[in-house]
Amino acid sequence: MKLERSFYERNTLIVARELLGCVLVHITSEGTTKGRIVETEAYLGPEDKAAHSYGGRHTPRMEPLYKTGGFAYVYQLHGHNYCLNVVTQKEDIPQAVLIRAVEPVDSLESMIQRRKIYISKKSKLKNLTNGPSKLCHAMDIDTSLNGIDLCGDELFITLKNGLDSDDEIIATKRIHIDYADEYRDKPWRFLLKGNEFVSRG
DNA sequence: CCAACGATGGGT
DNA sequence: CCCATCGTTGGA
Repeated sequence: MKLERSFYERNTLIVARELLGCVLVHITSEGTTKGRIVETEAYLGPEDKAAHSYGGRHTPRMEPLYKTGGFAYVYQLHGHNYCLNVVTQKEDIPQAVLIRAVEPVDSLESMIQRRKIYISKKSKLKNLTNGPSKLCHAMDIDTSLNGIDLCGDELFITLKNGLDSDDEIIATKRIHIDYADEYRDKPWRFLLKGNEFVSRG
């Protein structure tokens, strides 16, 4: 069943943790893709120096960050990559959870089709969705979805699947935020231990 | 107006 | 490790 508003309007670290095992679903006219979330990162603005909203920065791009929990914040990076965040907390608290990796659920064919031009012949299946930008490409997520309501019917997250009994969650420092001073080493990255679909990090 | 800069990914 | 790549940002 679909996660509702009240799930997202909570403490960001708890949401980041509980999103593990949940399934991200994107329904488009060209088909549906689903991926089981296996890695997340929490960004706790405005105090968090790694967050886009650090210091209360509030630019047009990050507008959705200031909405209440349950909206999508999708931004473009390095010209040709996109990252999907799930906004948390109540309105005007600019915090979010970055979806860093998913395990392909379906359809594998659509994902491969969208990603294959970037996959070399000998690369493994795990390379399909083991990074924030890779999963966006595989699931056809870009900035046209920025600000979309995850409580709607196009892009949403379900509890189905959830954690397996042998899944173990571990927390580590976040990736590629060495500029964040005292926030650099905060253990706000969560992943399923041993899962082959987590990012290289 | 414009230079600097990535919450990355792919190749060595 | 190296670097391609381009929209956003913030300071002239």
